[in-house]
Amino acid sequence: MITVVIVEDVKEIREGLQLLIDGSEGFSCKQAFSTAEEAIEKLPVIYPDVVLMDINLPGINGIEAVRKLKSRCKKTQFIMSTVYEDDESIFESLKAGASGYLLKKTAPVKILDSISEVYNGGSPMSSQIARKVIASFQQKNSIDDSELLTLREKEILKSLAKGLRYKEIAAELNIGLETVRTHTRNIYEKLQVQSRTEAINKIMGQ
Amino acid sequence: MITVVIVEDVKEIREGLQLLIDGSEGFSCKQAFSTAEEAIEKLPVIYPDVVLMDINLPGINGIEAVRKLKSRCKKTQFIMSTVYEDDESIFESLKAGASGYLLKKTAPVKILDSISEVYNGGSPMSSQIARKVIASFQQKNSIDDSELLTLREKEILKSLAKGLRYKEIAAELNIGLETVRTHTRNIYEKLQVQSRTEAINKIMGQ
DNA sequence: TGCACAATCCCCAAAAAAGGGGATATACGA
DNA sequence: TCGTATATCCCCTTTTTTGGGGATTGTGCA
Repeated sequence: MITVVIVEDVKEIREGLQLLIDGSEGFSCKQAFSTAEEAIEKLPVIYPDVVLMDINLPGINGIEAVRKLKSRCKKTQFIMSTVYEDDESIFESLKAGASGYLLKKTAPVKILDSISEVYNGGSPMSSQIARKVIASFQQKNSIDDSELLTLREKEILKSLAKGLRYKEIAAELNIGLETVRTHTRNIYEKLQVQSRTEAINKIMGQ
Repeated sequence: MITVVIVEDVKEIREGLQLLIDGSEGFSCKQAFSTAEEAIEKLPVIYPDVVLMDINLPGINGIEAVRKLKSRCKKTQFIMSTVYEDDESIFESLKAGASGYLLKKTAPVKILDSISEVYNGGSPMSSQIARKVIASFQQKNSIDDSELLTLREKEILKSLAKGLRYKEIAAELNIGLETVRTHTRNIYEKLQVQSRTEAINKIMGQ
């Protein structure tokens, strides 16, 4: 039995979804809210398996609601519900903690399928959205890609990023403390920064 | 016309793919390699639109090959080709820079579809893989999730992560330098670390 | 041959960070 | 009301980092 909560401001859609879910084998609609504020307050108590969250809500929107709720309901999966396949807001929703989305025009059977799929560890999405998602996590331009730094400097920077002290780096690489310092100074010079954290942020791509 | 290169060690599959692609309207197979080493050497010269890369290659595997090639062929899209839908290696491929994958048993028409889709900015993938991908980029914003730190401490830690100096943080938050120091000490105490970088690594989740 | 560059080391000094000890005010709950 | 937690500030000290000036060796290229 998958427990579901609906957050949707339009009465007809909200009640339609509720009827669909409660009328289907294996699904139970615990509650339906019409505002994000109400959901934020009461959801942690209900703690359902899946939430169908409308993106365009009056007041706090669905994306913000997910952001606030995901940290308090770690096992709850959020599915965003939207009229248009707006890449940007879907992408933002996923960043905020949603696991999938569905269009409001989706056929009832497909809605139930999506809920099951999300409940079972999947994340149905179009291939365009998928590309945006993977692009965003590939963007960790690794230290190794830098053409600016020499091999040794990259090694040093990796150790700096680990949080090692100069003397620890020196020991690890079997070189003198002063050598570590020289490399560090050259790295800072090349990256135009004044501290370890700035260097890491710059090369890792904030 | 989409230009394609194949990297596949099994002769029959390689030649089959080549025939399929060259025999289809709008596709051109520029070359087919049997090893990653050869591909790594010659691909930057050919610079095709799409590469079909086998994951299980003798010597350097397909994932490593993508890692090395993606930085040099930024506009080339890589599609991984594999026998089993092995979540872990597909996920690793995407991290390395691939844009999609397809199973070897896929029907020829579907293969061409996938190439087109990837060429046109999509990333076809199963919903299970999609979940792993979004999970990996969601866990970036985790400072706020910490139950251990107070609100103020989280603010301070965010500023520390930006690379600001104590005096800059003090100015930003309109508090004294000593207050910043106190918070920092409490943060380090709670996280059981001894430096800024360690704290950032710990809370951001290495 | 000579020059640039990478990697190694050294000295001096100042700035910043980290560790130790405190203090005060406020708010919140047992 | 008392204790606890949070946020604010101050002192002293040591360690670490950063910035400036060097130097030497080897390698590879013009």
